Amino acid sequence: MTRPDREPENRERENRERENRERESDDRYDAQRVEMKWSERWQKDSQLYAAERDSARKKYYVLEMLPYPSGALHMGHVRNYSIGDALARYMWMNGYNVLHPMGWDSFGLPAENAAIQNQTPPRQWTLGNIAKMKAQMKRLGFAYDWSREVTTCLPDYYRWNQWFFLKLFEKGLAYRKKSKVNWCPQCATVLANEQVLSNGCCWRHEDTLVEQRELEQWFLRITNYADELLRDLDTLGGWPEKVRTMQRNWIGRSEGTLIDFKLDYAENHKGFGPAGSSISVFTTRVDTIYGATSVQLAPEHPMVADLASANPDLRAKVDQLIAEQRKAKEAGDIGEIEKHGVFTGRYAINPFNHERIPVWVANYILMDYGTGAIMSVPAHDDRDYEFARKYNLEIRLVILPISNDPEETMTEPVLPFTAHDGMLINSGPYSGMDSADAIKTMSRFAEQNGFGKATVTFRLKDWGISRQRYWGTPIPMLYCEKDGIVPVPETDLPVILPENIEITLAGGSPLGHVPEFVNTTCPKCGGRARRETDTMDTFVDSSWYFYRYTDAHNDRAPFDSKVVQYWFPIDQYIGGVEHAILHLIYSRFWTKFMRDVGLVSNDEPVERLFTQGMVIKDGAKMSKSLGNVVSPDEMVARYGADAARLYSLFAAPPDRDLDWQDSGIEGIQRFLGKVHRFFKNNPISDITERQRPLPAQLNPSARSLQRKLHQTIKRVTDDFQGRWHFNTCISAIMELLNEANRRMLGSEDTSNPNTGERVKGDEIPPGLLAEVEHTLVLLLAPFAPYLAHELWEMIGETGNLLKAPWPHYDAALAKEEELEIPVQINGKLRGRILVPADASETFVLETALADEKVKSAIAGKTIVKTICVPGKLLNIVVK
RNA sequence: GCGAAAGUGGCGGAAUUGGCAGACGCACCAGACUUAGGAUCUGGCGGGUAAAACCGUGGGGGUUCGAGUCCCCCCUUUCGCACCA
Repeated sequence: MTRPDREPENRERENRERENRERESDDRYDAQRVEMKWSERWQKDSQLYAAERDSARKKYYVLEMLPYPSGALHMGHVRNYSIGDALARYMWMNGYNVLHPMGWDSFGLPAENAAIQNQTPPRQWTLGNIAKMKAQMKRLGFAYDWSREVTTCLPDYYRWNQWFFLKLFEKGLAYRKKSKVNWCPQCATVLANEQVLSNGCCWRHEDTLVEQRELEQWFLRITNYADELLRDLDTLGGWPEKVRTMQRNWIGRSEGTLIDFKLDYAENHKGFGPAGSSISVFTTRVDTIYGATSVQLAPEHPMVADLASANPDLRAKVDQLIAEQRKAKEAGDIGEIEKHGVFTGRYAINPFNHERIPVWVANYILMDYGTGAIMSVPAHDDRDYEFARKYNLEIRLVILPISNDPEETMTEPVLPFTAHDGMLINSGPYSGMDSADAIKTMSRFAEQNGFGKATVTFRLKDWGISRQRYWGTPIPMLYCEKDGIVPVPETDLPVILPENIEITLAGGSPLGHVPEFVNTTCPKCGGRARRETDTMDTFVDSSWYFYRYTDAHNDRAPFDSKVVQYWFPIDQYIGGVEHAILHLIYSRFWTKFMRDVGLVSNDEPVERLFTQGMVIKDGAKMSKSLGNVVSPDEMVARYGADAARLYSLFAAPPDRDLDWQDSGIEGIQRFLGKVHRFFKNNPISDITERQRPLPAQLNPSARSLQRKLHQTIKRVTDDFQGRWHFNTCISAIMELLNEANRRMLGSEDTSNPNTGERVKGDEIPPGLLAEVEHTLVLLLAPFAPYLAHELWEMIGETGNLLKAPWPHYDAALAKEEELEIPVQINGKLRGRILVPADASETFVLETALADEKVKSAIAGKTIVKTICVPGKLLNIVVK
């Protein structure tokens, strides 16, 4: 099979024979056959992708968000995992000890729905789906360390959810309270605020309105960490700014002052709460309090209910306001609600100036922010201004703009004047102070006199984790008639989720209908006790699963802290931006809690976060109703796993949306076939020939190929390490192949390329050809692992490609010897000249001036100036 | 309304720091090979022209020898947030 130094007749005969062989068996690359072959080999080696324990090498933890086992992967998954897999393979080739695990976020409502629909128990349905999707992942060739697989619905995982819950309870971070909760009638369960869409609908049922109900619920005190969660966002330099901003908004920190307005009892009204009670308001602008001309309550403020109970007329009006507010919330345009209000007939006392001001109820005041009550300062707040104009409330100016020009200081501003850098007037002893000083001074005064204090309010609410559903982690709590709320002792964990139970979507928690589960004994008194029948929100499962990967089979603890310390933080986390808030804020909270109880030493779980774009088709998100769903199985069957993966990386940069086009993946399939054909047509087998030839030994054609080779290594490496633009990595590899094909087919022989007379190939020494092919395989390995492995074998390599070192480029070999320099006259392209790469400026200019096109372009004009950018261009300015 | 990202051929997209706009791929056109071509190979492919000139990166201005890239104004799209007191 060695090529050179054959007698011509021999070579011709050989070529003819090869031609015939090719024609008989289809010439095309049989991706299915090759991929199945490697897939089988890879299955046999369970240690292939295993992360090393006690490794001396530098670690790299690359993680893709774990999927919900719905039953089938979609293209978004394929894209997500193709990015992660390329990175994992690249890091292996760069010598890192890589942790690349996968698991299943396998609790949740769809399993219950499926149970009802198909009469299949949730566990069976879920595990069946996992098996299917795992097979898909293996077929796609993703390099996961399956020995660390985490399945959140199995007791060996969820027992640690329960264990964490006990720890949280012990630290006072888990508590029970009755509260208004979001209730989705479709899910028949409570939703976290995060799970209610902005249009007031359920995140799972986008056309089902969420209702409000009063229920006893378990909450986690995430608000204890609100400040730190906000502050540490600044340390997450490897996160997209967009995600950090979203989290900042979500946490919604706001500094201000709480002020109590005492109710005026001079008139001794009944039904206005106990005597002496007051309305607490939150304001960021206590400096404007002398301009407060009313107090406004949210329609659902408890005090309003008291008031209205004695006043049917008011009751009716308040109900109207509640209805308006709810409607606006449901429609998702609470911001555009038409402001309405009603005077309660009562008054409150401004503690600063002891003025008596009316108490109103207004539909734009939200019960779930601040205290559900505000002081209304029409002169200095847009909303208050609008409201006051509408209802003819007094508008009193108390802040003036400060101007650098003393003449202007006292001009009256256009109302409402809301700037923060004003000066107080009409404000008693505070008149003349600037706003910032006044806020401090007045807050202190309020605190000293016991009617208020400086405070910080967050939009972030405590995390309600109770779900009235079956398919989740049982909350390990008991209710004893004598001892009240009693935690399940740690030694009794796990509280096993019973099987074979009837599931309905009505009638509260399904576990409540299982007496064997519910009825138990109190560990304190031995008396009768009931188990908690609610299960945990599935976001609990995903808040710490990535720690479990590091030590997945530990049955004494959720993980070994030492092992975690080696692997954490996660070096690169990859997933959809739709998890920017919920999952990522909960996991950050969980990490901080674990740190505080001494389990981990890192403050944050994720060093670098990457949010990929969506996969769309025909300009729209894939959905069954639009009928534009592309199935990974079908793509793999038609084009192969490599093609599906490569296309999902090639079609767009990974952070942008990807518009799926079937003709595009066909192009990728052709490319893979072309690569394979190149190796088949240009075999290298004699190991001794594999020596990098010196540039001086090469003819221009070979030297040019060698240069392209090293330029390509540089481009692929740079784009991988820097911008993560896999599309340009792949196009660089395509260019290299095109160049190699051109050189091997021979430029003088293009008229008859298919006769087998690839004589020009002789210009390329075997050593260079070997280097080209060797490098091509390495460059391709992270993106198209199947083909890469096949080619690796074809060129006679026996080592493990997965750990083969990533190629290095030689800057000297990559360097151009001659450059084509564009010549501009007055900024317009007028010619090109060929100069040595190290040509001096003078030489470039002289060469340019000798060029015919340039000559004619500047004929009769005077050269005013020349700009020469070395290696880039020459611009001659003439007049 | 606020914030962020984006707008480049028929399409997906290149152009990383202000330096040849359109790499790579798709689609299309022509040719070669062929019993055949949904295989493969070669060539062409922003508009315009006989060829040039010239015109071209959402629109308008500006800075510069030189602008897709920087500055100002405007338009459109996508995403996020939104009476947050």
